[in-house]
Amino acid sequence: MTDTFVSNPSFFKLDATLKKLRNYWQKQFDAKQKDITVDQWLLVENLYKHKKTTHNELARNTSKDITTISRIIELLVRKGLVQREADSVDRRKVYLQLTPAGVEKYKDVKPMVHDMRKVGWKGLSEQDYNELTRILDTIYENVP
Amino acid sequence: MTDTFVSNPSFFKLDATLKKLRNYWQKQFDAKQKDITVDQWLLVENLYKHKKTTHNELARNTSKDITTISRIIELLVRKGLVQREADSVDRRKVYLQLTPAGVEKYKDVKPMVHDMRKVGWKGLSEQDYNELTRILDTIYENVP
DNA sequence: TAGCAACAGTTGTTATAGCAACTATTTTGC
DNA sequence: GCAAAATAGTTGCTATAACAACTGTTGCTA
Repeated sequence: MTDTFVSNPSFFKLDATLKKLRNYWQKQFDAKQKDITVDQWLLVENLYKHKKTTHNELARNTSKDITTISRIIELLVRKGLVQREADSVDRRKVYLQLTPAGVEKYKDVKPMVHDMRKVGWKGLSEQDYNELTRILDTIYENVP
Repeated sequence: MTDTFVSNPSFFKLDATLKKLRNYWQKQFDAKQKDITVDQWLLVENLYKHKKTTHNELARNTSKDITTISRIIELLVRKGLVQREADSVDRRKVYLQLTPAGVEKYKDVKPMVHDMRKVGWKGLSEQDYNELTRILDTIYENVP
């Protein structure tokens, strides 16, 4: 591994690419008046897949801090997209799930997201996807 | 391009990797009491390279919003690492440059950053770096 | 079983991200 | 030349990120 290679700013490139994607997604959401943020969407998507989870699980699944989850969920509850349900056994636990309106929102927004993912991958192959995954996973595992 | 491929959450992976890196860097900075944040560091690094620039240039170079630059610079000025200088011709313009303390900070922190970059790339080759660059650049260009 | 550690979640604080609206200049177009 | 448009930067606002400190609950262990 050469020195020039190490000093190259991949951090910057990751950051720039992610911001570009995030802005694109947000602008499309806004243009279609979906009344949702990118990170709120990520939680809705996750809740749709897992039906019923806790704050902790959501945090693990989305790579977000539990305090961030707490605050985003509060916003989603206020919007009527998510409902809380107390665990009858463990009174510390709160289960989270989409309301019918939340499921509606998911189905409404999902096609846009699919199209936007397509846009990002234009001109890239499935092998490129595998390479990207491999490299990012390696970096992720390397970092303590 | 298959459908499963498109629906795979690369956004999530980018986000997770970047957070892991950012947290690692920040914890190392804190552990060595460098009294600086990751994004503040990125601006210091950029100002070291470019010696004398404006808010606008910094925003372009770092892929940050100009309002964000404005606020980070304010913090760096308060810490005594950056100084502002008015343009004598165009009175709207403000030139930014590192103070001697800012240059010191750069030289103090730089070796850590170099080592941390090395840690992230462990087990990856220069070709991997080129692949990552190519793929991220393609995505970046794809997104409007 | 009393005490305490561990766990689930919330709240306070500081920093970054980005949009809108603002001031103050400079440039453009007629 | 002068009004309008463009440019440089700041400020207000809301959202996300992360740490510390907090409440309340459960589990462990002497």
